Amino acid sequence: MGIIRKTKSVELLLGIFSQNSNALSVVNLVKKTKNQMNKTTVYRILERMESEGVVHSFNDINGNKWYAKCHSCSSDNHLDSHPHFQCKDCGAIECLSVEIAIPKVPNFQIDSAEIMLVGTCRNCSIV
Amino acid sequence: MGIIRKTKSVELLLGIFSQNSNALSVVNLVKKTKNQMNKTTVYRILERMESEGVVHSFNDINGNKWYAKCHSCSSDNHLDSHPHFQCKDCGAIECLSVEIAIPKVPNFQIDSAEIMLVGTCRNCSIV
DNA sequence: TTGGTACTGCAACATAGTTGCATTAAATTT
DNA sequence: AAATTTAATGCAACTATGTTGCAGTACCAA
Repeated sequence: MGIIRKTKSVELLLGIFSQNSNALSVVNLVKKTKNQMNKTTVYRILERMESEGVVHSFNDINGNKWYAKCHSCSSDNHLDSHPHFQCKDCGAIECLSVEIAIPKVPNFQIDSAEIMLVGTCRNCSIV
Repeated sequence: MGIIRKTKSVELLLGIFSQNSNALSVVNLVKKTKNQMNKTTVYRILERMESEGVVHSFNDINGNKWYAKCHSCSSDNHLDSHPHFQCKDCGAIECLSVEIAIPKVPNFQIDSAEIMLVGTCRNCSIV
């Protein structure tokens, strides 16, 4: 497949992701683009981008959905299984390029791990 | 403080937790108790139980809230920082008593980690 | 330039979780 | 054991996030 059509909305979202190294929440993306497109469209484009391996998604500590650029994924193969860091003060999330070994647990067949590290980011710890 | 009053509703919820070693989703608890109490009450009792260190909460891979019994927590001190395992087939979650070292990441002040291991549980892998 | 269809907008819906307020019922005091 | 205090509850209304169906639009290939 592929992001079959390069529509205005798709290019706008791709542009936003290329300008941001941090992860972006869907809520934020819907807000950012509310004059350009409908929220349904945002949700659907993000879905397509994820199935193409352009971005990956995860939930934050409040249960909201976030997306971030993929670095080593394809549509076949989602390889990005890095931890994320969320600042409990400002709520921002970054992808961390750190390997975390998924532990072997007897009697459990573990396929993947969602790891959210929580703390205070650089900006917020200066204050 | 403490769970200041032992009401019927509090005792019912405590009873449910004492019978279940697995984690329980709020949605499930609301369903289970809908003939005995209002969903607002469920949410509020769970909040109180968490602030007392009786249970701890976390979000699953779909962004829904879950609670599980604490084993080594007090109201002062939430010590349970173990990973959780969610079966992607049946959705059930268990607490795992495995230590996972929170990695040190340069330039990040990390306070805690939410770790959700995803796979197939014993029941579902038998099929 | 035209036709097929991927994509979009809209409105309505679904679900999880929250809030304010009047009422009820634990627990404490008298 | 009655009176008092106030934590806890129920209810209704609300907020927020995310989803669905469908009619209309716009991309792209031929």
